[in-house]
Amino acid sequence: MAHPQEDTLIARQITPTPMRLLVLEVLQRHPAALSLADVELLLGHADRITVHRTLKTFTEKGLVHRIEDGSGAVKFALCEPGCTPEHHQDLHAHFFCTRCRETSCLPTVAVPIIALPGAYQVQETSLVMKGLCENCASAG
Amino acid sequence: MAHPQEDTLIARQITPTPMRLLVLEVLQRHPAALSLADVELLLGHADRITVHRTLKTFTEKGLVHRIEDGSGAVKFALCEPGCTPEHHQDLHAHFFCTRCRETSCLPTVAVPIIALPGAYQVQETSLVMKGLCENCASAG
DNA sequence: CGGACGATGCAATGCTATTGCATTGTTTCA
DNA sequence: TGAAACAATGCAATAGCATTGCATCGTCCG
Repeated sequence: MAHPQEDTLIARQITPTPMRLLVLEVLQRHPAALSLADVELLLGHADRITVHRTLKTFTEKGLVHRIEDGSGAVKFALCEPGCTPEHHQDLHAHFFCTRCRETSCLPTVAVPIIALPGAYQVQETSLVMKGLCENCASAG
Repeated sequence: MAHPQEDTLIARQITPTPMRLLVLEVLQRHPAALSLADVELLLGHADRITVHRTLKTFTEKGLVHRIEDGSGAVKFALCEPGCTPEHHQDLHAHFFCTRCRETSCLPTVAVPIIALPGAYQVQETSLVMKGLCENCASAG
């Protein structure tokens, strides 16, 4: 098969299209989480709205997850194979570098499971750390 | 003294003004974290920009802290007495209710201190949980 | 062939945050 | 007292991201 990514999409019940394959490729190629504008740029000059809807579809199908890192723009990163839209496996923390403004996944840092008092019903927990990433910290 | 809030402002090196006293009062009266629009509404019809700058000043002086709960709008809540702009004491988690869209502080839930591998330098950690708050959970 | 459906792309809009600039109000000092 | 100096306020305008409406295109299927 020319495009191994097709299987990835089909496995998530996402109809493969050229656009979607391109977006998926970009996400796979970049370790850091990407914003809508990032993807748009990396794709050359794809239509912003189409990319937006592509990422929305990916999110709804459990292929990527949204990260709100406080930079103002939502970032997206690929999920692990076992994730579903409702239940994300291996919920990990994220790191936002205040210098280069890159957001990276910290797969080794699990989000703690915290019991809340009373009738609270927790659906999702996000743990975002801010500071200097390895590159920027060593660059001074 | 007619306005006990004045002392609070002065202790933070914030010049007391009627506007600032009003904003402080609103923040003190409401347990949940408030967005800019919330404060604007609760104040009657104060100028949005002035409220924005008031909250910015409060944040810089360590009187309130910003909470990015993923709702799209930044929320603000009062700090504990010991907080400074650089070092917030008692860093606690926050809870965002997906039903009533209210964000509340969880003073009893401390943000875990996590050691990161390599050269990472952590400046700030935020822990936001989403789900149903006590009101909405019991309301079905 | 032709309808149905999904994907795409342009245009337009909404919402939040933010800056510029003029005005007001208050403090300070001669 | 009066005027300069400074901070706070408020209106207007702008920027940036997200989102919706609608028309078009392409493909799948009867």
